[in-house]
Amino acid sequence: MTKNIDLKEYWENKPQLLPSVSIDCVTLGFHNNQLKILLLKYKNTGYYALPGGFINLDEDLEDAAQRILEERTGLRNIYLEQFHVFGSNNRRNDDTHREIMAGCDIEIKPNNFLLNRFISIGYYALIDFTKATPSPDELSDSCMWYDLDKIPTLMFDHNEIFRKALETLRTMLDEKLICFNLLPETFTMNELQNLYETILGEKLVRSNFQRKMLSLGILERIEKKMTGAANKAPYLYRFVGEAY
Amino acid sequence: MTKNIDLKEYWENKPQLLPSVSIDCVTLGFHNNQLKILLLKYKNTGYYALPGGFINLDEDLEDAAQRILEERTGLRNIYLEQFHVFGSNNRRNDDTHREIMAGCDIEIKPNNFLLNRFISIGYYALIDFTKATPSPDELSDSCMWYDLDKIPTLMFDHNEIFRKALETLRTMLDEKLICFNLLPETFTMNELQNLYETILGEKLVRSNFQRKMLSLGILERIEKKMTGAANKAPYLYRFVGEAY
DNA sequence: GCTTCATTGTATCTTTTTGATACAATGAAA
DNA sequence: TTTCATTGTATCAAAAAGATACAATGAAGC
Repeated sequence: MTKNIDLKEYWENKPQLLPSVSIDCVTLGFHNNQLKILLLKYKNTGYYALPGGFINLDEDLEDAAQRILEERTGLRNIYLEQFHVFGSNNRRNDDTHREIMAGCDIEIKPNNFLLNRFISIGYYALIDFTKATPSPDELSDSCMWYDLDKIPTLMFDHNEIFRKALETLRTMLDEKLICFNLLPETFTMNELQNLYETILGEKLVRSNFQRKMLSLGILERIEKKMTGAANKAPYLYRFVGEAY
Repeated sequence: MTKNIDLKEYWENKPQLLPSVSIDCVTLGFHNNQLKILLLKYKNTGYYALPGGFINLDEDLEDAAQRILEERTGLRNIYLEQFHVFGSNNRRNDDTHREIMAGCDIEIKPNNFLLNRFISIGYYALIDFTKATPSPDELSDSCMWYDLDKIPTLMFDHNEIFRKALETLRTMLDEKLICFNLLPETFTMNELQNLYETILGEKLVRSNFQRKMLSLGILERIEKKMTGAANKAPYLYRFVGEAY
């Protein structure tokens, strides 16, 4: 159990972290025409949670969020956006923290960093599913993608955090061209439309959607994509607009 | 100097506050067809700042923001919205805090709460100018309205916080009918248009603006307002849409 | 009392955007 | 060669937005 001894040391003498502040990330990907969210499952407890973490005392908030997600996805320079701070007074979860740690054979001492009230800064991340390689942290045994309509009950207020993230994403979809962060380098118009439809939760008219997208002047048409299906092959497109 | 002795006690043994977290409020009002912002000026230092404060250990984040602004405006149930968290690592301002306190004859002891890194949660508040009664806190000698184009240089990153607030307000203006929080109970179409124009920073066509607003079905037409001017009297309107 | 004038409320016309539908082109399977 | 689902584009109608015009109004000036 050398690993657990290291962990023990780490969590018992938690290094210099900014008190009271945590980060939780609603990490979205798009695959098989489905929006997916990245979730952790803690060891031996059955608790599901959003990937999250704390801020080093000498670290920018944004850097912390990037670091936390880099550790879970292997990606750098992720599209990350703050959407809300969750700061209700009842965000104290001593017992849950103890349970989670106990699941890793770690005992939390009375004055531990974790046994305090935390506010959580919510970030949503839009990432290219094909490039991410999810990996669990030391406290969890899985880090996996879940369909948005199959999200299990999450720890603390994490279900609410997800709901708010999706709400913000919906309103932002019209404001900024952010959804291309969810697609691979090249994609078909159909995939793009499916993405819009899943985020907005409504069907769009194909021909009008295509007209609208093409009129924005942000798509470069590449070669055709021979799907092998018994029908006309769609074009591939590349996003050439201003990156977010 | 009994008052300063009280203050001294208060700030030297700062009560139970949530560490690392502060709140700053971009508080906007509308008067004489001008957007105004509420600013504090600290005693004996010349420092201008956004109204702000800390969160009690047993207080919801939202309640703290409401309390902080209630203390400055006398208003309850203010329209308040988070817009961004400012968390760069260089948000440590020991010297400035010492100066401000020194301006009130208070010495900050080495382990004081203030001598740490703080993140700041930015809120913007939209309030009815006619109902607010600005009052400074113990550390400042003025709490006043300033025209948006005459904002002095502010402490720390407060100018940047303001800029970001205005940016958010602009995008939210189309999303939600929030600007009525800035107007008194009744108002003319002209006042409403001026408000939109100042926030958006562009001129709108009067007739089209009126058509648009009336078509939303959120305005109730009251009696006419006799201005005394040598021209047709405008109608007064009342906002009857869904409140935010 | 009549004229003058800036402002207001509304109407009208045009342009642009959006919504709905139709249709020819395509690529592989039958 | 036929068939068929899908794709790209065109077309027509409806709605929204932009631009301009004009009559109504309320007080001031004469």
